Amino acid sequence: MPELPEVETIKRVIEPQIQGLMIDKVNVKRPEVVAYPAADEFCGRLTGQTISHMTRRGKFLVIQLNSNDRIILHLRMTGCLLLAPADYPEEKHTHVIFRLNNGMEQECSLELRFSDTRRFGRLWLLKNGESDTYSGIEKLGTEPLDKLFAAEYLKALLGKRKKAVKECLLDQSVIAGIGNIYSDEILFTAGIYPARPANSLNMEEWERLAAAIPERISYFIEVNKITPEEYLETKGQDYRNTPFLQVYGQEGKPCPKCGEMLCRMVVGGRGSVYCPVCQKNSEA
DNA sequence: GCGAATGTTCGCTT
DNA sequence: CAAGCGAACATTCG
Repeated sequence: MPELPEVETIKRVIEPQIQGLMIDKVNVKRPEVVAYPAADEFCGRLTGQTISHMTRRGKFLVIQLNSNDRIILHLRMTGCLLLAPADYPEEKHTHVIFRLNNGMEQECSLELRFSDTRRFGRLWLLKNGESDTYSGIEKLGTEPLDKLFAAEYLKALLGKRKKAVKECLLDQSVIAGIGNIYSDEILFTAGIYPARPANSLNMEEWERLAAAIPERISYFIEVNKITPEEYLETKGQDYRNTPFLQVYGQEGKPCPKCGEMLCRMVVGGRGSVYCPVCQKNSEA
């Protein structure tokens, strides 16, 4: 489900509702989704801790605790975070449940639930001051919405790479948070052919790319906006198939700009949709 | 039954 | 040694 815009949406929906709540109990039903430390230590250390706030970095979510311990979460392909009343029906594939004390009786309390069909998602718990050599969050590159993000940055890091520009956009150590959906959307907006070797882009193209990245990412954060009620009703799944996507999943349909039929190809092992007219394979 | 799916990492080959 | 590539992880859906 989750690239940067989706993860940001989850953060914005859930964060205001869990600030200041205490974790009464942690139930790990699938120990393998807790990557560090061992599940029993994970539960034991978290029990009784109070949530300070939640942040996002790339596709990671971070739940900061008052102790300065922090929970790191990555949803990978199908992970989902849902805040629900304790008596709300449990999703299939729910692997970790945090029972939160909201001052109500236990049966009316809230639960923060992590579910994940394919079980690729992972959680980590780092102690106060403990450096995170486990999750990969420390290896992330610039945030697309950071003011440091610019064409010069992209050209400096990617300008000599031979691999496809689309693969470069997916490199989390360069730009944090872009995945297969939004790399296609970004390249369409920038008018760049996905398989173009990065080292063949000229400065004007780096500029178009650097402009399209924050523009598309903020646009999709905006159109993904959802109320907590809607989010719960749709079980955190609904905004996945956004009607606002211009090319991803639209193979064979007309290009929104020129009407030509959109094509699909495989780039770096990932399905990629593009417009053969608006994204010509011209190595300028 | 087969292939592909929003992600990342590992291991083997070049 | 680095880059590149496929496999692996596990499940669902068309």
